[in-house]
Amino acid sequence: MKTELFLKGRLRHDLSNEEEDALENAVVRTFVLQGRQRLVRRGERLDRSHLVVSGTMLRFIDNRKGERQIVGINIPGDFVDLHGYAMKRLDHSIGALVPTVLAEIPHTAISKLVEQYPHLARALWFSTLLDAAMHREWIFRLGRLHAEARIAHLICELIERLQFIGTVDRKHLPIALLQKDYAEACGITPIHANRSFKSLKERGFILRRRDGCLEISNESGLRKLAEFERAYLYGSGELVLDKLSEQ
Amino acid sequence: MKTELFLKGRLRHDLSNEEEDALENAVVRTFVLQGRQRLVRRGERLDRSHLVVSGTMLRFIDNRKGERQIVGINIPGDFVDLHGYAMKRLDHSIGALVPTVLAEIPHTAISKLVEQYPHLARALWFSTLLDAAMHREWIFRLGRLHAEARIAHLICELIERLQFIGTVDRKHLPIALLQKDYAEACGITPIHANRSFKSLKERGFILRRRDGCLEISNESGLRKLAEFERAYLYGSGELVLDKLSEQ
DNA sequence: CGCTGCATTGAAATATCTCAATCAATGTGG
DNA sequence: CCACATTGATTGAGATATTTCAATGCAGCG
Repeated sequence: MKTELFLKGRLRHDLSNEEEDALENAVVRTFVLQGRQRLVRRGERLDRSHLVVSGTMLRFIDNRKGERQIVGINIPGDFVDLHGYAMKRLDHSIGALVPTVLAEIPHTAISKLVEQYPHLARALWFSTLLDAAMHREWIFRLGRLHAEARIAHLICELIERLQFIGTVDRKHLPIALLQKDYAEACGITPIHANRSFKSLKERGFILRRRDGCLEISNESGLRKLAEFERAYLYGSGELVLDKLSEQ
Repeated sequence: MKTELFLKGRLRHDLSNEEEDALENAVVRTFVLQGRQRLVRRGERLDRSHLVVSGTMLRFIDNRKGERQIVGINIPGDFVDLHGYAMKRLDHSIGALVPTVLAEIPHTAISKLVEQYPHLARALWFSTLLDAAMHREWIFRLGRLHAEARIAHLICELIERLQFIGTVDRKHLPIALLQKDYAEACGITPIHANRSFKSLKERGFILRRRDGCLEISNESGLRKLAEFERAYLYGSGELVLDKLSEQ
């Protein structure tokens, strides 16, 4: 049941059993990518896409000086490079944060799925649209929040997304991001990330453990600080896929 | 030929005549949205999507204090809210920069198109993936560039995109963005945008005219400053849609 | 003429970065 | 078990970028 999480995390659509099986059968293998290893480099050609089974993937763009901007984080259930199916080359690099299990699906197989199961095709489209919605919220975060709030916002998003796939108790964020990673995702220096974490800790919002995971002591405080509104994740009953447009 | 530009700007795919006609026929009306008028408000429900025929649209998210973060800019040929087809409500607001002509396509019509023309469906998907790729580059811009370079980067992107649809001579950017708009797109204050423009002018890169349009005197200088790499726009032969995955 | 909306400027306050150093935990080889 | 290297976290202090506040300029317009 490698794709089980995909159902939970990304498809606000319900898939039929047949569709689930078809998706499952499209997986040609699963493999482990070690922590901090790269899956794809910006500009590389792709003939397959990958579903995260367990672990965490980072998507990023490097600048001239080798500084890195993280543009997305993928958790179990996410397709990490589904857009590579329609685009010849990727515009960003992808790597594993920790040892991560990936399910590989060749693009030829996706083509068949898309042809045979229009409803599944729409679900895949929807999944990439979710990515775009998250990207937009990241733009907001970087453009309108100060360092501390940016970190808080990212934390809120990750809690929320983990909640969708049932992996978290909202008091504990089990993703081992370094302060450097937070810095690269939030457009600040690691040193400033450190000071922001210190402040978040002093305010009693979170506690960062040595392994990188977080204890969340005041989620509503975090949300307020970050002006976090979960709607963009389209997770509740409110903002789901429009059934009307299916027929 | 309202959709003509869509072919140029967004579809790196070639559409058949039949597909073009079908798309054309899906347009139920065109109308003008006055400058600074809103088309959709964040959270609103949608049962139609809109293609920009002429003019410019801004997509944005407001924060609590009413400050605005622009998350995307749409020019002629762009679908401005195609993702609304698959998502019930929009996660951001959309408004016109200047008086803008929009072609309206009901979601029911899109459903029919998608059912009848799988190839066109893929083209539409591709179009939304292009949005996502641009979003990622915006994240990079906000996260890794300083104010002046952010503005330069945005200018480079707009020149490039206008070039695709054949509307520009690369010496002139005919989009009447206020300094405030640049500020809202680049995550800085209008005052700082003003100072950044002053510096760009003093360096001999651009000249901002009173109507908001720009004269570009040194595009390669701008590109270098902004670390601009056009590949993410998937405009050249290099990074186009993967024909392989079509069959 | 006196609005109005944007652009421009100056000066002080704040946020963030840079550089340089120290610390704490962990792992390694002897 | 110790000495040492490594990695990430932490701190301080000065430099730089950006914001804030307050004011002025400037063009179009009724």
